[in-house]
Amino acid sequence: MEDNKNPKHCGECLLRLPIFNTLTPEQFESINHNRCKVKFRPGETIFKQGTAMTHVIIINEGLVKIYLEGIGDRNLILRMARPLTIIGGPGFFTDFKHHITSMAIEETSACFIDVHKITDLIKVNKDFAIGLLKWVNLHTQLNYLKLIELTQKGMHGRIAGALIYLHNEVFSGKYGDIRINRQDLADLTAMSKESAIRIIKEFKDENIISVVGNTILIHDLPKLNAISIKG
Amino acid sequence: MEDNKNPKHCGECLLRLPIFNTLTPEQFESINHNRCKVKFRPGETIFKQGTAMTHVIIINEGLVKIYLEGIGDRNLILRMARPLTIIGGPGFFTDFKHHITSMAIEETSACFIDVHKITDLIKVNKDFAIGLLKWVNLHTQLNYLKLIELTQKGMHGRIAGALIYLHNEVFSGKYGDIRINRQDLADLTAMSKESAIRIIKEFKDENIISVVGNTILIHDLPKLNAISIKG
DNA sequence: AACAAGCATTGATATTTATCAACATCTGCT
DNA sequence: AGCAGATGTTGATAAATATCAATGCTTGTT
Repeated sequence: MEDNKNPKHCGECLLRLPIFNTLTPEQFESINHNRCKVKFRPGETIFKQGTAMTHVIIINEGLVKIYLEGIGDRNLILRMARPLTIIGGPGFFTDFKHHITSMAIEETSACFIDVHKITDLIKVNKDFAIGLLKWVNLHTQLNYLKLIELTQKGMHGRIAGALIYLHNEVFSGKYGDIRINRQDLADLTAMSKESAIRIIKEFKDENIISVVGNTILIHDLPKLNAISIKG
Repeated sequence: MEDNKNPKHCGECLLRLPIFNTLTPEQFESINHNRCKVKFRPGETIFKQGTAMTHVIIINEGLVKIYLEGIGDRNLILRMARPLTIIGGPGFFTDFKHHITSMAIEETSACFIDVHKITDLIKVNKDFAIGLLKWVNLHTQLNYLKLIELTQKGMHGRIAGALIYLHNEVFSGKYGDIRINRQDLADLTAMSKESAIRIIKEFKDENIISVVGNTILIHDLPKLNAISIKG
């Protein structure tokens, strides 16, 4: 699924990512040349926790879930990623392995970039290194919020928080109503599928949301916010 | 509490931290000159979540807990820090605020280093930047493990995991038996103090540990490991 | 010694959450 | 259309966990 034949598309993803603004034209081309665009169908694993981190990807189209494979078949979804997101992970300069698994939820295309190219860049371009450090730190902040969210809120608060997250960050604007299956909602909120179902039903009965299949429409965002804050 | 009068002690902490090995003598002196050593008694806050990150600290002596202030007076302890640990946080290049609170548990002395000196270093010394990136990534890996630990294990597994952590990482070797109060143990494992007490008692009744006041001695590490893994 | 304040402990109870089992619904395929 | 497999739903129940209240134990202070 190479896309090298059409140079017009090449580097588009890179150009639109602020972190790559710091590159010189030569550096940019060195990365752009080695890119490799791949398509994934829903349910296909893009990379898997524990494997060698040979590439970093940039999502071009679609939707990806990023999760930890935990204890006994249980997964914990850290976040969803939309186009123009870099997916790397904390393997950089440590063990160069993936510590997360990423799987396409919708049909997704992604650019693969050789991880050596990135490490080379870090070494020669300090602004790029700083940009990466900033990016990692932002994610650490999100991880802290997630730790509090999952350990100090009850199920109602967690589901409310997840719906707000999905609404604001994943299905905002052009992407339409929230679409998520029950298992993913459970994996996002660290509860059993049955519990997630029951709480969704409660919210529906209270007219906070409406539900048709896997599509969820938020009617009363302020109330969801209140539930999320209350815990 | 400056310690500039005795140059023999100056920079000792820096010298023994691998990440500072990358510095040139001038860079080293620029940091070392601005250091400022401060003592804290048990219970004193070193820095607090939400405040401006003006300094980074290196612990010289003592023991510090690093925690998130969560919802309604509940804290979540991320880790304990012993001497020769840098405590910074994800505020670097983002909002330059502290996202964690650190408090002395034992009598502690720490070197304060101006955060500008660190950011300058990052800009001029790429090896230092890479070292920092590695350090941040290692912590992200630990955060991932913590997320799984706290959301996918029952209380017994979490207490067992905490005791193993304390034994291996915090009270290893020279530091003697585990010393921790019940509230901190609860904050480390995201449960109520009463629940922590009951599980400690169970472990004691099963002769896995012995307890005298706040001191815990592990008798059966393999069994603790088994409990921790089983969840 | 007496007191107060903080921490630890215990039991009773309520709440939260998961599990299990049965059944329903949907989806793709032939 | 009809079947198989996956996904969603529900109720009953059990297990995990928190809360509340009472009490005991330390420790430092007057």
